[in-house]
Parts: sequence; structure tokens; C-alpha cells
Amino acid sequence: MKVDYQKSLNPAQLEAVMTLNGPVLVIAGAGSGKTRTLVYRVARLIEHGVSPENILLLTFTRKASGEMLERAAGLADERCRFVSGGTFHSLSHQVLRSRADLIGFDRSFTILDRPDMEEIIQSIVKEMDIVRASIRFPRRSTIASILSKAVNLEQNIEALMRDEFSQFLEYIRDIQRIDVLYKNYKRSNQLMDYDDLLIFCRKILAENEHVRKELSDTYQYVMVDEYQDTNGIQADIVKWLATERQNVMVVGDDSQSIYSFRGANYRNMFDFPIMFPETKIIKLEENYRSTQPILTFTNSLMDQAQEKYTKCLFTKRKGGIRPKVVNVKTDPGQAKFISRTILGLLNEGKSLKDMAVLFRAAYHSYELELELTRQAVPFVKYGGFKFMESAHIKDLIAHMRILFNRNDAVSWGRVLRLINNIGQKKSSNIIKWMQKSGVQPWQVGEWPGAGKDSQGLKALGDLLRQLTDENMKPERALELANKYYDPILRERFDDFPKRQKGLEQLINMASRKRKLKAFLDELMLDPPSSNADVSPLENDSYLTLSTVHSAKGLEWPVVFVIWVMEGYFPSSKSRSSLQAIEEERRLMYVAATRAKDKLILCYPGQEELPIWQLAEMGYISGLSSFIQSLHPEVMDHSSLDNNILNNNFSNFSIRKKQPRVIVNTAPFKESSVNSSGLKQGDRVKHPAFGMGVISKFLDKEKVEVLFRDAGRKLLHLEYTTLDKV
DNA sequence: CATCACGCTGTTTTT
DNA sequence: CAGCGTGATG
Repeated sequence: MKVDYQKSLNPAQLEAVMTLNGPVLVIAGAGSGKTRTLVYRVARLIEHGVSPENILLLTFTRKASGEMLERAAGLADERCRFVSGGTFHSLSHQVLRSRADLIGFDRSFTILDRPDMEEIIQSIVKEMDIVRASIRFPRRSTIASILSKAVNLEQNIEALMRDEFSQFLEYIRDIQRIDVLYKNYKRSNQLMDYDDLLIFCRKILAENEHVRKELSDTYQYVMVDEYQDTNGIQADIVKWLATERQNVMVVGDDSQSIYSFRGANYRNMFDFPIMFPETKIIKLEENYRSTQPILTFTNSLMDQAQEKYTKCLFTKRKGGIRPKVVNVKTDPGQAKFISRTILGLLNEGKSLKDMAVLFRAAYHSYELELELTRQAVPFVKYGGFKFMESAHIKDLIAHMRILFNRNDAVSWGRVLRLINNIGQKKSSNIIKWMQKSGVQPWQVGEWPGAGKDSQGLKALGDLLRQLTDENMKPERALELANKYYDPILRERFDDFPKRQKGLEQLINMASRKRKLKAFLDELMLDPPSSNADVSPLENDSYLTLSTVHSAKGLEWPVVFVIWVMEGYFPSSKSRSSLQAIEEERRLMYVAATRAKDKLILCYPGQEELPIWQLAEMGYISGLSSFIQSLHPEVMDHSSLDNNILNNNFSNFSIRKKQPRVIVNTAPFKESSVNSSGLKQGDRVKHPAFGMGVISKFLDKEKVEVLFRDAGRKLLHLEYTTLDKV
């Protein structure tokens, strides 16, 4: 098939597609045909005689690369399917599986996911003597994110904590010790977490010329999608891969960088030309997705960004309506408003699959999900809940993992504790015994300390012996383990029928695989993101609910955005707060640019005041920094339909309970403290943040107050009064 | 030593 | 609303 590039592409896209050699940076606004450009370039390379295996397409998710190659195949040539593609993590994994010895690891190392990491951290914390300071010790998930972020930002723990986790500085020594112990633990047990995959891959590339040579011979043309979402380590990996031949194209959009929590740094895009001085820069600014009013809104949103790289989206599409902002007052009000508007659109002949509801965090849609169920509107939700992370799935998988890495103490512990009467203590004794005596996994039943539990241990041993058969099909292995696990499942979970279905789906997924080990690795690196991935609805028309993160790269004619404004405070001068606002802005940008024709923003405002007025008073934040873009010339501030409002919501609580946070409130004169008789533990009322409790006096000017109704960032306020309650 | 019931705390996003 | 620590019970 001959591809007509001239006809299918605009001049900028054409240039990107036709430039095959040398480094290229494509700055591509939302909806500017970024994927299209990559697809055509793959087709062009192959047409030009490059062999598909010599092309590497790095994307953010494996699904994205699959879809892209599928499209390329449909467009040009079946051979496009053989292009090497995947995520940075899967590439790193591939590199490491065959070369782990270069960094002193066994090739059979096990990959840890986040819950595994947290479990190890917890066991480390348990063994340490921690002196309790004035605040609670950070929870394991917080510790995990500190350690992980330090790796991804390539910062030391101290600097990172000063910057972003200042509330836990009291425990800095402990965290640093946990860091060391955690690293040692991983090494001695042949374990690697997600961050290690990247770190070690880079290390191997940096230190071994022959590996670099080998890889750049294989991957002669490298393309990276969503480059704004890469972190420094990933950028280095790109550098090492491409340094020899310099045939590398990266594509990205700085205003869509929403993974900074993971160390992503959109500045990588602008460092790219420094890394590769010959770089040709191409900008894609014509938008093929949205109407002009939507683009006017999103452009004005980015106009106010602290840091941006000029790029102005335009479209040749005529007409369109202004995006709407609706104060839905309460969560139930919001649910009713959205579901009724959707029903209205259905009456007009629109289809459910043309609509999506987007939000920042998975729990923001809970209320809506209930309402949609009541109204019998079918929907699929993406993001948030992870199939792989549910306990029953992890339990079953753990039985397999211990066979491939018998040092995997995390999985051993999991498996052993499923047996009645075996808990923390006994399981760790058994693991110690097995490591010391060097018995085979299936000999676990021979543990000398066994009493009542010997039956259970024997049964486990029998299962493991069966599973050890090298040639066993993944499906069969999972079935055997499932048979063993089923009684445990029934006993432990009230909702076991649902979970049994999940396990069946897992077994079903395995039926398509040949190698068990490969299947397990794939589950860790490319886990099904939600129930949606595992069991797509039969019904072909359903509404999409999705986190903004999971909606990246997708589009719908009608998009609702649920915008919950908790959490960020512009009055704070701290860097992290400013950063948070900039991140929120980009998040809103990504959400809004998903819409083709109609964009409706909902916010549950608690007051009768217009939103910008609240923001200017300093009550709400987040949105306040880009509030001007919501002014009438770009936004339609319609009020809520009275029909919807009149369904008395008065018996509902206004909003869910908000997080408790630490807030510095100033100034607080010593005399006023004394004269008002305030002391630690007193309840106080703050005009904007509601009820709080005085936690301690910092100095003459400052008192630290715990508020229930604020966000979670450290905040410095100018208010002079706190009313004692 | 395992397990259960209770009360307190702190809420994102993903490989 | 779940995950954690704690204290009582088996």
C-alpha cells in the first residue's frame, strides 16, 4: 500500500515524518495529531527499508504502543506490528533479565510492586526502635513515596524531605536508616522495585560500552512518546540508547506534564537539544480535536502558567459553544446534575460512548457512581483501583512467585500467613529456617517448629511440589493454586463470589501465555489497570468515568470534569504549594483538552458566592490561580438548573470529611495567648478553615493548629484572630 | 502467639 | 472508608 503523506499531514507533521535521521524534538499541543505523526513516521521508516525490529517506540503504557503499531499496520504495512515497543520499565526489565549479573544480581530477580515495597518497609520499621516524636511516625505508604521520589528526582533524602515532606523532618534519621536497610534487603533477596529497574538499566548502559553498542545496533531508530513525562533517569536511558547513531525523535507537550509526583520533569524536553546539539525542533500547533471556544479556554489557562513554552493552539473548525462552569453545591447535587444532563443528552440522540466524566482522584466519583447505578446508566471506570493490588490476586500470585525466587520473603510471608494459626512471628521463623537450612520450597512442611499447623504446611508443600514441574502451562499452574486457595478465599472474604470471578479472569489471561515466569513479570510491569481492563462490558455503549491521568491521549465529544478544590493554598509562599498549583493547572488542561465539542466543569461550591470571589478572598485555592480564565468571555457561568436543585439535598452532608492537616497560623501575640488562656489541645475556630485544635506553640508569633477542614499542605496564614470555642 | 474488636488518623495520580 | 496501633481474649 502506498501512503499519501502530503495529503494526510500538515506541513509541520510532514516535516517530522520525513526527517528520518538525526535528533528531532517535536513539541506537540494537545490534539495536534501527535500520535498520527508517530504512526506515519513508523510507516515511513519501514517504507524506507528500515527493518521493524530496528525501531524502538517507547511509550507511557504498553497499551498505547500496541494501539499505535496497530494503526501503523493498518495504514501502511503489516510489518509495523513487529516494531519493538513498550514502556521504559519494560525495556529496562528486558535489558536486566539478560544482564543482571553486570550489577551483581541474579538473573532470576523478582520485581516488587508498590504494595510489596510497602510491606518490606513495614517489616523494617517494626524491627527498628523509633523514638516517638511530637507527631505520628509517617505511614508506610508515605515512607515509600519519600524513598521512591528521592530515587526518581535523584535527590538525597534530606533535601527532598525539606522540600516536600517537611512535616516529617523530625524523623529524618529514621527515614535515612530505612532507606539503607531497604536497599540492603532488596539486594540480599534478589528483589528490584520499579525504580531499580530504571536505575540499574541506566547503570548498565553507562558502564558497559559493549551493551550500549549492542543495543544501539538493535534499536537504530528510537522514538519516545509523552517525553514530558520522563524523569532524569529515563532521559539518560534515551541518551545512552541514541548516543551512537543519534537517530532519535522525542515527542511531547510541556503543558501536559502531570507526572511530576513521580519525578517527571518536562524540562527534559528543553534539555533535549542540549543533550543532542544537532536537534531539529518542530512545533505542532494546529488542533484537530476541539472547537475554538474550548481552545480559547485552555490557551488562557496556560497563559497564566508560571513557566511555559509558547505554543498557541488553533483550529480551523468553525463554531462551537463556550465551556460551562456549574456550581453544583454538594456531592449528591453534582451526581444528580451530571446524571440528568447525561440523560438529557441521550434523549437528544447522543450516545453514551461519546461522553466521559473526568476527575483527579478515583474517589471523587463515588457519589456519581451510586447515582448512575440508580439511573441504570452503564459505565466503566478507569484509574484508581488496581486489579493486581487486590488481596486475593496478590495471594494467588504469591504462590507462583516463591517458586522462581525462593528468597522472595514478601511472597513467602503472604503465603504462609494464609495458613491458620500462622502469623507474623511463625512465618518469619519459617522463612529464616528455610533460608538457613537450604531446603527446597516444597519441603516447607518439614519445619521442625510446626505444631497444629503441620497439616497446613504439608498441604502447601504438596502444592508447591506440583507447581515445580518446569513444563507446566501457566493456566494449569494457576488452576492448581486456585484449587488450594479457594477454601481460604471463602473463609476470609465475605464477598468471595466476586473475587472468585476475578481469579477466573486471571486464569483466563494466563491461558493465552506460554511461560509462567514471563506472565508474572508482565503482570507486574503492565498490570491490568482496573476491572475495566479485565472484563470489558458486553454492551458496546457505556459512559466512561476516568481519572485525568488514565484519560491521557483519549478524547470524547462531551466531557464533564469534576473539580474538587481541596488541598492547595495560594496564600502559601512555599515552593511546593506553587508547584502544586502549577500541577493542578496542567491537570485541568489535560482534562479540558479531552473534549471535542462540549465541556462542562462542575465544582461543589459550599457557598452562594461566585467561585472567583471566593478565591479572591483566599478561601478556596487551586482554581484561584487560574481564575481569570474562568471569567465570562471564556466560560459560561450558568447557574444550576432549578429543577435539579429543588430535589431537596438538605439532608445530605455538604461534603465528605476533609483531611486533618498541620497549619501554621500567624501571628499570635504571646499576650493574646495568655490573656485568652489558650493552651495546647484547645479547640479554635478559624474564619476560613473552620474548627481546629491547637497542637503546639512554635514561638511568639506562631501557633501550630490542626484543622479538619483544610487541605494537607503546610500553610502560613495572615489571620489575626482565632476564636476559642 | 494469633486473632479480633475498637478507635484514631489521614486521604491522588502510575510504572 | 481503610489501614494502623492497641488492648483484650483465646
